[in-house]
Amino acid sequence: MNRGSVRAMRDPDKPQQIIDAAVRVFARNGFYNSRVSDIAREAGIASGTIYLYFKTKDEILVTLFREKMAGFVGVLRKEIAGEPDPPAKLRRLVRLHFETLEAHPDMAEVVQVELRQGQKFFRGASAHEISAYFDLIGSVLQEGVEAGVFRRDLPVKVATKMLFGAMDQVTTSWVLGKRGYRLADAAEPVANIFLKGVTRDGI
Amino acid sequence: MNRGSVRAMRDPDKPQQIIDAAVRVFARNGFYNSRVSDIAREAGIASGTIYLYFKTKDEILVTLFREKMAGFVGVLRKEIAGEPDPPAKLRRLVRLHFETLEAHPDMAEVVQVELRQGQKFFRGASAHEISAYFDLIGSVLQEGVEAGVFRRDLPVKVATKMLFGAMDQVTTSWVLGKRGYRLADAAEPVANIFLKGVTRDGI
Amino acid sequence: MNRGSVRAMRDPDKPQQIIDAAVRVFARNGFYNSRVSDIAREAGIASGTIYLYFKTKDEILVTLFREKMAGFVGVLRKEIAGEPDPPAKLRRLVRLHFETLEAHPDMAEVVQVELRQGQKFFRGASAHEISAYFDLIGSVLQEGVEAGVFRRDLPVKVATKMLFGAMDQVTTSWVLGKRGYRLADAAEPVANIFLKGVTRDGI
Amino acid sequence: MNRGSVRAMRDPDKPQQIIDAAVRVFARNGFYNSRVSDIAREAGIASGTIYLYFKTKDEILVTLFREKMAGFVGVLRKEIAGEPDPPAKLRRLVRLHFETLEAHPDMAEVVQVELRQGQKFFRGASAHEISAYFDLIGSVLQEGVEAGVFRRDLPVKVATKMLFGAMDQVTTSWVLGKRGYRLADAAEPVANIFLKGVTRDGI
DNA sequence: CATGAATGAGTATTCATTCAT
DNA sequence: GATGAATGAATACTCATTCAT
Repeated sequence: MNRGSVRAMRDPDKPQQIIDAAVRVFARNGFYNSRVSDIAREAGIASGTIYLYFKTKDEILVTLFREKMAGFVGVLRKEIAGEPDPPAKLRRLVRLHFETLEAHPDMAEVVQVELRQGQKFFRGASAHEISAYFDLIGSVLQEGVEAGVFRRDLPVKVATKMLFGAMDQVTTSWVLGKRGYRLADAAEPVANIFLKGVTRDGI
Repeated sequence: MNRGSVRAMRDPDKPQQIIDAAVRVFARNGFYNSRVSDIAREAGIASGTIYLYFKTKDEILVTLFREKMAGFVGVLRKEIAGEPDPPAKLRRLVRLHFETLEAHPDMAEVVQVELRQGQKFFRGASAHEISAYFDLIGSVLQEGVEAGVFRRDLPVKVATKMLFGAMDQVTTSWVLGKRGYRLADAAEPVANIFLKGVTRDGI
Repeated sequence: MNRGSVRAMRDPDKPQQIIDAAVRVFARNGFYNSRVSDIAREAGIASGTIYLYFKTKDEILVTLFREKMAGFVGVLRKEIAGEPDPPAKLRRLVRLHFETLEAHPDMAEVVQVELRQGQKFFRGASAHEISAYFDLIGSVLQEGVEAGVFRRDLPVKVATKMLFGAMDQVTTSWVLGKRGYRLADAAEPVANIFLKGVTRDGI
Repeated sequence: MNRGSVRAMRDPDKPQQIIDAAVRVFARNGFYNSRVSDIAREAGIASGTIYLYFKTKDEILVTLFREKMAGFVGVLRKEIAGEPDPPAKLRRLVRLHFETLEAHPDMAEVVQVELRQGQKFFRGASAHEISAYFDLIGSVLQEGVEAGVFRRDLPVKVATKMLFGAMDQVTTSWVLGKRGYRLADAAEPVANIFLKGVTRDGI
């Protein structure tokens, strides 16, 4: 009698399997050049089955991004909480950003290259998850400003975008360069330059 | 000015008209959600006419990007040459980057959002134009290192990517935020933070 | 029974239904003036379904021809085997040729008129099936020569082409003449003239 | 004379140039796989010029066929008139048929393979020219019957089609076999077999 | 729930034909 | 007349989505 809003989802692993398959397929071919049937084959299920869990192909990408991004930001937030001061937090954040994407190159491909698929995704659906990451960075910067360790007049919003953009581009180059070196090695230089850029003079 | 695939070209303005129309259409709908007939209508010509000047729809985007990017980098290169020292060059470059994209918001839409459409563009066709921009930034940084104004041990490549990514992200946010403020206003803060980050201590 | 390009084939009747529909459509409009959607409508299926069973429109025609021709030659071969001597075999072959095409006028239209569509078919794909028919006729003639019933110096290859051409043209005229008489009635005169032409003097 | 309402035809050679170019182009690619622009290029004129002389692409083919066929039949008619008796006329006709097509292989390609392009041509437009050839053959056969040299009960119509079909197929095989031998060598065997087949017993 | 055959809307590209020069 | 750039109708093929089994 009770079916709630869930139509049917006997197997709670299926959606995850589908998303994981989709990450791999999108990383290989891009979103617009991937077929739903490709994802199904990669997941080892029938293509019709996908539609028991996702309403459209777009929804797969949006869900995928939300989930991955939420998990990513969640981990970062928890990890940097243990750091003693804003600079340390930022260093840890940068390092984790690179380490995580290096450990999950498929994910990096998708985030870096594919999630730019036009307004459809950056605007709208995934805006919330992106801004959560921006908020995380921004709050650390703000904390540093208030603690007097970062420039008092630091334009926090701009600086936030700068750091995100800097990490993003370093990762993109790494992805496009076929990952021929250790991405994590970029963590220290990136953190150094950025921190030097935002730190209050005299410190 | 290489246009190998063109069979005939009585009207030398047509390709430009088509590209300009394509910029507007792609900015509105994205590449994959734009039809060739949309571009034709925007350009005020028949869709078949497009194929007198471009072999495929893809070629329109690639050509568009190459042309715009080459012009962009060319202007930047010339402008910053007149500046006295690397920091001034960098400030000018950042300012021009933002001013140019602010003056051509359709172009910004395309460059920021649409041209990231997967491997097709960053890899392959447009790689050369992108790297020309990276080379320009990198050469200024290198010059500054050699002049002793930037950190002697500055990792130039990483710093190059950081600056590009920072500007890119600030622009993207501006585009996605529906351009509700002056992008050029971001030039000074971005330049300040970055320059502070790379400048040799004690200067 | 080779159908390499088929991805799925739950319904083993579909390809046959499609071919049968194609015969009717091609007979009406010709190959180049028939749309794939016409075939689909005639077969009572969606046009996309055709592509589950055939890779291209061309493949439909080639498959159609191969199948029909192979069946045709197979029947002829079996039937004439029961005849006592080469002349009787030839008479039977001529009669069956006409009777079969008269019973399947759509097929006759396609074979006589459409399958001549240039190099694509006579050369290439269907060459093997055509030559099987030529081989059948040629072997009967050769047998007759060796049995002394046909001219010792009979140019078998030329005679083979002549008989095929003669039957073919009689059938074509019948098809183009909108089939206003019994094609099978032509069997005896054709066989008589040809046999008289190849039979050894003094018999 | 074939364009009653001649709008303008300053250059009376143009139509012929176009037809000659069309023969070569159709022979190479087939009618449906030839572009009007191909014919124009082959003729060394602009494609628009073709439409000053022909209303449609189809009309080129129809005109081409009519002209070539009329010339062909005209020559045959004149040549065989000089022969003393029906068998000699037939031998001469067969020989000329093969010699002419061997001397004009492009024409042979077109007539043999391309003019079968469906009902459009055999029915309708070119029917008259074809039947002129049939009439020529038929009249010789009829003459022979009346002269008592051919079988008194010879089914002239069927025999006519048989001879045409036989010559046609021998030529087709030669064309498809890439013309690796002398077509004219087939004249004597073909004439021998056919004449033996239709000649009155006892002669 | 799962399947995958069937559906049919959607689109890049071609090319016969036109017409301004 | 001649040109050939421009036109836009026409169509094979793809693939997200559905639904009978």
